[in-house]
Amino acid sequence: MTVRIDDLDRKILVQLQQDAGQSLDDIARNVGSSKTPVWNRIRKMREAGVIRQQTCLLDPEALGFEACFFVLIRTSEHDADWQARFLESLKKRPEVQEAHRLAGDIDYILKVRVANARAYDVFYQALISEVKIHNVTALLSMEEIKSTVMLPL
Amino acid sequence: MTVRIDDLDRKILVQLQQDAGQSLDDIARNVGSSKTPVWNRIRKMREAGVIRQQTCLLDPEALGFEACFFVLIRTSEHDADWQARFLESLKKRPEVQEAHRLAGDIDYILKVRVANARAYDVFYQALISEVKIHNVTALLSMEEIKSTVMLPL
DNA sequence: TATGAAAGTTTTAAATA
DNA sequence: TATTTAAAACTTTCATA
Repeated sequence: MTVRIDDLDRKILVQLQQDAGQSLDDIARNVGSSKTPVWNRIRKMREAGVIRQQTCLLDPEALGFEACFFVLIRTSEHDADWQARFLESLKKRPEVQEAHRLAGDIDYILKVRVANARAYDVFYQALISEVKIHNVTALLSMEEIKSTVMLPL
Repeated sequence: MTVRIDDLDRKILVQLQQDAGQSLDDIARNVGSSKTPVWNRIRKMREAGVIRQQTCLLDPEALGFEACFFVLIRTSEHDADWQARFLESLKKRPEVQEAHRLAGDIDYILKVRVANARAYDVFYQALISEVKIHNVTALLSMEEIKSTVMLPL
């Protein structure tokens, strides 16, 4: 499950994060190596799960997703059964792009991407009807200043 | 700048989000079309900016990024100059994966990915020394329940 | 939209340091 | 053990029907 990542691996990952569409030849040139070693390392890191999905990032606004909310959730329920049902609800809703369980006073944070405020309300009503939640605060994004999935390697 | 996206375009985008590594032939088969129209539509959507970066998603933990914080920021400064400097600070720091300007009581939210709590503190000290910030609350993620970049097409 | 051919890329295997 | 070379299989790209 675990792999040791050396300097060359790291350089390859930087390239793949930046542009997964470039050819092996280009990657090899950019990292100062050649095709086969780069290919073998990529395969190994894929198998080890270091490299997960290869994807295209899309423009949310161009596709009609004009609202993004961060949702802070406090709950009074902390038993295993409640938690399992809550997590299931989140996982099955595609508008929930991120969900984290937190340390401290606020229990969960969600990032929710929807068409507009009305669509958020539909999501919110559905969520609270499914599981009991003590307190919810929704923070509406006015402007996406920065958004990247790149890890700072 | 704007494009009309039809049903076939949408299906192609779903495929590209799920797996940008598959061949044109596979995409064409999966969406019930053939190579040439699929290829032309992808090219158009790339040119229009609907399809942005092609990237590989990496496993943060495997690469030593063990801490993720959501940072809620309140400021007392609202003039253009302060804001410009603040945005620059955020954009140039690679550990800031997301930054949004919010409506309401909290002014900004950040998602910050670092090796550990100590690395977060280094980031935090650097940030507050660069720009004046009224109030900061850091929420530490204990568990990433869900994390996707896919839009719910 | 379909076909097909040229150019380019990935993948495997064998040979080499 | 990792890298280079080389060649087969596959993919993309684009002109033409």
